[in-house]
Amino acid sequence: MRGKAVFYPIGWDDNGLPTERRVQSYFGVRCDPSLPYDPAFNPPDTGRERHSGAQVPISRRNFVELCQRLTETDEQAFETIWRRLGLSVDWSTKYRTIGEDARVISQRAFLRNLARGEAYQAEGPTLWDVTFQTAVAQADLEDREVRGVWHRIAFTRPGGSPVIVATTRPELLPACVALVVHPDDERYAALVGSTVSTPAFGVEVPVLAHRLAEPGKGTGIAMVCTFGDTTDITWWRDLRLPARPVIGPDGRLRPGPLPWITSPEGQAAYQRLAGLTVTAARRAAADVLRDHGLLAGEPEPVTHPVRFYEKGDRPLEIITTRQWFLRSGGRDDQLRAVMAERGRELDWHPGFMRVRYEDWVAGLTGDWLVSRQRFFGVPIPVWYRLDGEGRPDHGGPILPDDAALPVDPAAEPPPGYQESQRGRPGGFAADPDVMDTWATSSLTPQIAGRWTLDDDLFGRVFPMDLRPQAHEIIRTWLFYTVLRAHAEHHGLPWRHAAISGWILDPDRTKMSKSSGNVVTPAAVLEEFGSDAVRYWAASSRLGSDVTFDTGQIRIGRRLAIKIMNATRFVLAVSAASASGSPTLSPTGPLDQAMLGRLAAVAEECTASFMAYDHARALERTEAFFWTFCDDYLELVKARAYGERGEDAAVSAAGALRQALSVLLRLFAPVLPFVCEEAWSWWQEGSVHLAPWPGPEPLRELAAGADPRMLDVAAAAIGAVRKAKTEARMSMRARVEALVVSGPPDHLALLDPVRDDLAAAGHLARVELRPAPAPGYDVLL
RNA sequence: GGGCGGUUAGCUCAGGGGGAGAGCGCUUCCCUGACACGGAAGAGGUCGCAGGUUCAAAUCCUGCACCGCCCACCA
Repeated sequence: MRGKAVFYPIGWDDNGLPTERRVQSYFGVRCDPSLPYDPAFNPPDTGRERHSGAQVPISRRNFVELCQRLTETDEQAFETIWRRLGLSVDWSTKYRTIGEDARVISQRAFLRNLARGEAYQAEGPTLWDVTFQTAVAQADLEDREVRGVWHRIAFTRPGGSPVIVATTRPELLPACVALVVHPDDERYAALVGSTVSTPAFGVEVPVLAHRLAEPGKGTGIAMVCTFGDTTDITWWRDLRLPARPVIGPDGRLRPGPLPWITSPEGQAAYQRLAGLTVTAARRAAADVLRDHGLLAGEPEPVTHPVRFYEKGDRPLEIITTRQWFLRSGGRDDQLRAVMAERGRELDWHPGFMRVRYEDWVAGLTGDWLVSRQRFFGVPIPVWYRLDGEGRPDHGGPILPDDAALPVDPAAEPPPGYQESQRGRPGGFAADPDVMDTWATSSLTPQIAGRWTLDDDLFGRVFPMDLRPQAHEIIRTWLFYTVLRAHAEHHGLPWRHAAISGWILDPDRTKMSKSSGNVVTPAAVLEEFGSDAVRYWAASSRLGSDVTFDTGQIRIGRRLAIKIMNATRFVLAVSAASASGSPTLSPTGPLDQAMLGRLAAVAEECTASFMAYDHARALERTEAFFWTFCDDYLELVKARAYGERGEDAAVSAAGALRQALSVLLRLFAPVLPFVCEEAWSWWQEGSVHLAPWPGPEPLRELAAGADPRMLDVAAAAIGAVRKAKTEARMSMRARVEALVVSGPPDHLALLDPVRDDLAAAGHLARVELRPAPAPGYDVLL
């Protein structure tokens, strides 16, 4: 409408765990990468939700095929909804993050990150979800308040006296590698440098000093385990402690015996924990300690925050694994500063959302862990050479030819190898992981713009103007996208970010699948219509949450119907004039005043849209529209019907048609369907391709008329209505007179509309009386 | 613990130094010629609390309370 060509792509983020989980429950399967591909496989129970208990193990390739199949049908359903809602995206630019182009671009970007040293592999302690058995990134975490229990347990000094340590995780006692105290904590100064013995397991560990130990927490002595939390990782690194991992990838304590537990009593104690889940082992460890009389006092319940994978339901553990990382600034102050600067370069709507980005960048604790030990995603495009004993050489991964992308290392051999050499000594092995789904969706500007695939398109659309998204994914989608564009293009991926809030349910809690309070759109669209739903959604401002409210949706529906009826009236009442004189020129003062007021509305509406304030644009247009219907239409109705001659009718008809044309275009972005329908009754082409109404043509038509004339005329007719309502009369009832008093300039504005007033109010006469203050008297 | 938003009519919200606003809901009235899937009128508020600045504060400043969120804390 503003005369520009808009590139407005749409994409489906189909990778990742949500899809895998849905496939598991929908088809009743689970992925077992050790199984061979079965080309004849049919899912056991297509189309029926199943319980997770009866899952059939299938190969990775079969599993991925089911993911493909289900996302395709799900995405078709989503597309139907979005189209029905009137989303104005260009459906010919649709992409899928699992689609071929997205895989090519995702792998190519990763390989370029690798070549520049921005991607690297490292082995170390990483946050690990024991249910999904994958590493997760800092951005995927959330804290939840969980009930725990303080155990006060007695370590033993060389002389035999106890040192009490408070912990909520006694099951990690066999993983204890040290105790730490604060260097200034005089209570324990004498202990630092000595060795104590772990209770029940009898392992000698040093007592060390570290500034992160907090004298006020627990007993002031912390047990360092490999690994209970991220502080343990810091202590382990800073104090160069050994690793004694006890928790396996499945969340169970490793089978014994553990080599660092040397005493038979210690080994016996560990056998009571081995193989148990963390929760069960915690109780068992408490029992062991109690049996040995090593618990000081009774366990004490506490509620404390614990880290979870946001999609998981068991606490995260920290497990030492080999993973891929992308440099994000978390370990590099210079890059961190650059990323912070990128956030300042971006125009945020609303501006205060920038703070979330800045907080996140400032709080990064490490690089972005991008490898996931999952199945449905873009594979990490590397292989490893196997040495003579079949051990992979992670130091020099084999890379694919760029022209061969996308590759699936699990299904294709690397350049220079035969498939038969897979897994053989001297042969190769695939990197088994896929990338974090954000590693692909962080490239959506590149994917949509077909980076490296269509240079002409990419050159024209990148960097883009706008990223619209919600606030909870600033730290993921937005940050990662800025990061990838910075690495690859040394600039921002877009100039503006429009950050929306959430839809809250009527109890003001966030709608989410997990809490089951989601209102699915199909029934709402069916009941109220797309325009009504859009009206409600458009009424919310960027950055503010919006409560789901059928009341607001009903108002939108009423507005849409009103637009149709008003259009019908305007076209009917002006038809005769329009056929008589093709160019309808508003010459009446009230008609020009109305258009002058509308000019101001069009100007403010445009300015609001340009400032990303669509809610204000809608509100101003709507407010004017109701005045237009309630007051202006009523005032000019008789004149438009031709009751006072052709010239008067032509002026009214011209103003009505001009105003209608402008109003339909101002409403069109929010109420596309009703506006298109009403437009089609009298105009060629689509309203959505009609020129956006600027104020200037309206100002010319208004010819300098005073817009206040509309206000005083509306006030006068309002006074008549009020009098009739109070007298319990019909609005149609004939009355004697309206006497308007007021200062001369007020009366001067009313004088030209006396005839319109008399007709609309069914008044025998309208009198104007000079007076210091405005007033209205109605003679019934 | 740090930060960001918010607190205005019963509800949902706009406004942001000088008249307390809108819609819904409520009450009453009206089948009027575009619309009864409608229309008209009315009632309804110590603008969270306490200070301060100012001739003037819902609005600016300070503090506090409460709500929501983001981040941190996890021995």
